[in-house]
Amino acid sequence: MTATLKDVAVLAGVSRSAVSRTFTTGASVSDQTRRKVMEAADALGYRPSVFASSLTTRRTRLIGLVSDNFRNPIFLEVFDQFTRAIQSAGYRPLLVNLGDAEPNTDPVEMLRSYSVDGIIIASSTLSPDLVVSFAKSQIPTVHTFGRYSSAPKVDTLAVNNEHCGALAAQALLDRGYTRIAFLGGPAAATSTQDRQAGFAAVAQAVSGVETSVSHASAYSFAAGREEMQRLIGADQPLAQGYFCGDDVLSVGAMSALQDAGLKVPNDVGIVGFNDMAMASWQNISLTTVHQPLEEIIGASVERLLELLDGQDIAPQARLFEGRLVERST
Amino acid sequence: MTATLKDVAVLAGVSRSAVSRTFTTGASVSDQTRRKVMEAADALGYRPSVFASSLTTRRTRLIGLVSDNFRNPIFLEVFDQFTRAIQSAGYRPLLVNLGDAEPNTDPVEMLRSYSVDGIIIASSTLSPDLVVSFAKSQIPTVHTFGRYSSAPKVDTLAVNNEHCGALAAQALLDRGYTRIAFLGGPAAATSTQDRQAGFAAVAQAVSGVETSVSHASAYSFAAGREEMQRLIGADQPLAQGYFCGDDVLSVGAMSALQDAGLKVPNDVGIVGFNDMAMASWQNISLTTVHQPLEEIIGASVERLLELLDGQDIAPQARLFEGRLVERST
DNA sequence: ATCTCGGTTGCAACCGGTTGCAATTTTCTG
DNA sequence: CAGAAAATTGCAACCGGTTGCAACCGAGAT
Repeated sequence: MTATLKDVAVLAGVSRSAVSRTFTTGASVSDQTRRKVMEAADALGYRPSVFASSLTTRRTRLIGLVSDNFRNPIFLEVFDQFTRAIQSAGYRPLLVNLGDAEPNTDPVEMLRSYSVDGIIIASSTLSPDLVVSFAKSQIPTVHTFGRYSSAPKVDTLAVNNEHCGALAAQALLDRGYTRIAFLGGPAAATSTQDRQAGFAAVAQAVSGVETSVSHASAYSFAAGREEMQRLIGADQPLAQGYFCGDDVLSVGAMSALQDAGLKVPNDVGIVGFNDMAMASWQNISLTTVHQPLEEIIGASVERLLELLDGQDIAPQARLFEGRLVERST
Repeated sequence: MTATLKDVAVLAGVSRSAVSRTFTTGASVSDQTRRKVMEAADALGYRPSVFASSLTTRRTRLIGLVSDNFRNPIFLEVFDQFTRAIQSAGYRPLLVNLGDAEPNTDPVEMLRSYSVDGIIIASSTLSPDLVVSFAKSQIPTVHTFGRYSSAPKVDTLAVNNEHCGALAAQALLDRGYTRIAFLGGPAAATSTQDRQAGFAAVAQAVSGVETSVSHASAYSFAAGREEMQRLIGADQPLAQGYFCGDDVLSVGAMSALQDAGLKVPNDVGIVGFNDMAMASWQNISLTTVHQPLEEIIGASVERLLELLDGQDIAPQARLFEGRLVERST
């Protein structure tokens, strides 16, 4: 159907090499043949096939963008920014949704068979085993939102979760609260563990402060609401302020508090995490820890590009600083 | 680097064809050679390259998933469902973010050069010209959320926007309101035009009902809030009930009303559109027109698959029925 | 007029697979 | 057990490009 290099060559009256070279920047072609080739190509609507050329060049300019989080609104921002960054670097994102009922196909193998040049894992909830299996694929891989390690197996970029936890604890303490709590996401998520650690460290450093901890079953509105309902119904009195491990958790918790007739922040204070777009909506106006998403994502793509041409660079981990955004909760 | 078919053939002591055939379902290979091949393949970690084979099979099992909407939370649900549906059909989504500052590369040409088997356009705000240029690409294309036409140029699947508008109008009338209004998205969006038409038709059919119309500049919280603020500040009195062309618009409008000291639904009623996940959050609890997203997306992918093997099927347009979800606004 | 030299060009092999065809082996029939 | 049909196998050509190499070209140097 579609015109091939050969067709163009015939029409232009030149060799196939000549055509190939006109479409390869930096190749040696005279202006004259280039012009002839271009004319023929236009006439036929010719487009070089990326995959045919990838066979010899060994580059598809495809990047596997892997995630298991398609529920949390922050991830729409994540996908938006990743796809833009990838595209403007001249690459294309092959999106892989791991939250799939298709566990029979190994995502790593799948990406290998598509010859992606690189892989970006965008998730803080993925099992480390899976991440390692990506790393072992021989394909340059970057793990965004992964856990920091001084000797990482994979390049990792993330916000400094511990510091963010500390920030949140401090914010609650600054309000004069003496009973504060951490309401995390799934206990298995490394991001939750680290935020909790930072939170606890600050809280325990000041005497006379009681802290408690609980976990929602997922990073979701429903889970946050449920957990807060449980806390409300429990024997223990509520804390004066909660640091929720995610903005949607916060909104869920606030919904439960509201239903119980409790006012935020008068009765209970809430600090969220992420600063998703919705957090700034005036009728939500969530106080939250801002994660420098754009910076993290930009750096992730940049790092992956480095990995793509440089070879055998040792994996490194980078941490970015969050900051508190005070709003009304 | 990675093992190729030839390597496997050598190790297994068979011809390259034999290896190829073991990895092609339905090809004729004896159990014995299949076993030998599999062993060798496992030993070498061999994976057939999709692109090498696509050269002869002319199938990449890649589907271009094109959108320009990476801001509206409903689209996270859209991407989630599309990627799952595409994946479970054995295809892979190549995501194209049109909201890109990279207008130099024609997305159609780009998808051609990646030899995608098919294209899904997921947008109700794309210019018809662009949609047509996709259709002319010779690549099977489906336009989800596009405008219905009795003689479509591209396969189109969407909710029946007119009917949804009618539903919303009826819901407001049923409350006894006599001054109702349509607060649409961008006036240029076909989805808004159709919802408005259906809304107006119902409203005008009953005498003594005043209707008015205005448009937000985008399908976004900020735009909805701004437009509602404008309406509040205008000379005209507010309507008793508003049908907003999108849930995020509704939430924005509600935020403006709340700031003005107006209660929803006591002072002003709101009906949204889409029934995004957030609409059911208890502290939002938006009355809205539910769009059968899963059904539409499932049908879109199914239709594209039909287009992929069947040839020269005439484009058709399909409409799906929305339904009103009464909640608290 | 001859020699050099840098730029341009085509040939042919190769990238990693698939597939029609003919040869070979296996299985089935009578 | 012979003969025929069916299943399996390898050869070689091809898919749409790229690229090393050698041949070629024209212009400037000698």
